[in-house]
Amino acid sequence: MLQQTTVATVTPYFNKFIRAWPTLTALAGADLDDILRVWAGLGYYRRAKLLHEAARILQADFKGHFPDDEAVLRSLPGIGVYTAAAIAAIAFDKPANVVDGNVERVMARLFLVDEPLPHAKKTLRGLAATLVPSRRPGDYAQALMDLGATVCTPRAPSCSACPWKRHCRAFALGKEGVFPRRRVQKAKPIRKTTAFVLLNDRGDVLLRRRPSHGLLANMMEVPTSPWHKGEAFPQEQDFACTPAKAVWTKCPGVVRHVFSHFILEAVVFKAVVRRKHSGTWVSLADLDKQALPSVMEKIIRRACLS
DNA sequence: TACACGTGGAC
DNA sequence: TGTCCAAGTGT
Repeated sequence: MLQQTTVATVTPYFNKFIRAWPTLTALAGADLDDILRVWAGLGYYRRAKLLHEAARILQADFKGHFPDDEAVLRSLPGIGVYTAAAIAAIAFDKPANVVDGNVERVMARLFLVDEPLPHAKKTLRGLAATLVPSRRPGDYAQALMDLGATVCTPRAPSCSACPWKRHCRAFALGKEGVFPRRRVQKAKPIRKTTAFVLLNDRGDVLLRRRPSHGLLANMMEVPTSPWHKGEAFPQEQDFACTPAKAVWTKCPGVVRHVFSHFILEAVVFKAVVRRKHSGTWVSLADLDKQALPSVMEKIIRRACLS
């Protein structure tokens, strides 16, 4: 859960998740959709699928026990270089080189690494490796990440409180604010779509399941037109995508949602039908129990508030 | 190697 | 409103 996600964001999801599946056996036996319902809103949904697959493999091939070897851990789905090292260090107290974004920043400042990220990752990893202790490596790994998260912060680091201030080359030069250097990232393209929120007189909304690969895989959505790259909208052919013949009313404004690599702008249309169409109808009161990504919740909210 | 893959908080 | 970026991984 913590991959590319802050502790503050993860905490409530973790608590709900661990209550639902307290053991590896429970998780291995769960349905993916139930896992996605709890994961909904957290993002990077493939993590949930890979975690589920890892649980099943651990159950089937490892007698329900995590291996303590990094290379073996690395073979499990969703466990990459960082997570394998973190498990080895924190769970098994092995001297693994645990390098996350925090550690990269600490090393870049400590050793004054001028090379920009992400190219500098290999260099920073090598520098971090020189500091891994043989004594209490698990505590060291967590202390180093916490140092980055709470003291050696991206902006306005608390250098005066830093236990490493006398060793930090960036601090010595008063340049802690400019490290780590980063390559400028390119602007996100804008995609546009028309979304159709179909409601019925019982307070239900029509949803459908997204494909099992790609963006928001296996999650639920309201029907939308294909997501165009930049053309004006709504386009006439978008209305070939309506889920039912009905009187469609345009909701005011545009729903704008920022994904990791593009921005989506959705014009929302709504309609209310009386008769029951086929399809998956979900009570608006139960939307928080669905595998509904944030962007779709935002679109439905726009329709209901207009 | 570079890109796909979500979301929200801080400033 | 825009930018950064967070306990990264898979392809």
